[in-house]
Amino acid sequence: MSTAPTTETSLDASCCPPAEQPGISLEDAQQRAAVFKALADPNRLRLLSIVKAGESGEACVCDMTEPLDLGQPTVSHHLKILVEAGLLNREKRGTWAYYSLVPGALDRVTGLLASL
Amino acid sequence: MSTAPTTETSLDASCCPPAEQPGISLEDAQQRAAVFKALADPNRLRLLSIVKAGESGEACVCDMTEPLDLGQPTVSHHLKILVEAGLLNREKRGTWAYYSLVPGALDRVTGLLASL
DNA sequence: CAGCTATATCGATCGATGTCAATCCGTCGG
DNA sequence: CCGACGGATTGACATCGATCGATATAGCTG
Repeated sequence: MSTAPTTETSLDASCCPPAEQPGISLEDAQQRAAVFKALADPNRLRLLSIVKAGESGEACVCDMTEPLDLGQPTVSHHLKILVEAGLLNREKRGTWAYYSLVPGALDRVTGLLASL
Repeated sequence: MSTAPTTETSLDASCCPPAEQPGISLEDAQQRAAVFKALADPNRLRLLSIVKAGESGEACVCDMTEPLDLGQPTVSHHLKILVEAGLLNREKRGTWAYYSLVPGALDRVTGLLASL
């Protein structure tokens, strides 16, 4: 609206519940969005699926390049994103790198949705 | 690996379960990723949050531009994406457009995660 | 040690996406 | 009928992100 002060730089840190912004905060939203960004790619979803279906719940990079039909650097890049999002664990054994689901990570994502 | 036939153009449509690809299919992954793409933006998450917290579970555009500090066209654009993702309903009453959560939509997203 | 293999990192390219300004459409009030 | 207002659409622009080729690093093996 025209009457709304566009520069509302929180002049009120004193008495009453200030402004009562509806919904979640911007910071909160940014953190949650970061997780969904990691999930917002078909190949990353397939990576998660492959890891989840793997032998002992883990899989190495070489097992994932072929089914996805992607180059090895690309797969490595996607896996890094999933690790940084807190969804996958990375464990290096010898020459190979094994990735596994972080326990409870997907349930935590569910919580992000439910608490909107 | 080096011994894998890189051009595996499905020569087997006859007898046995062919190739047994691990994880979900590419098509399935693309559909799921489309939903997560809609969720992968902080402002869209805030929109969902505002709608959910609204009076009778709905909110109109003019109620959302200010808390998000975004232009009206941008908000309209984000809302359209959420509607196309099947997360929001749009109902126009007179001059105003009211948006509401599609019942069970978030639970369906949870299902997308659980069935990976 | 030399060479090979499995991954990770870097740099570049190109399409996807968030944002805004300008404009258009529909509805309401005079 | 016309001006004002809510909202959607369009076009432009800047940034982000997925992908690849080339290269670097680390561990195994002869």
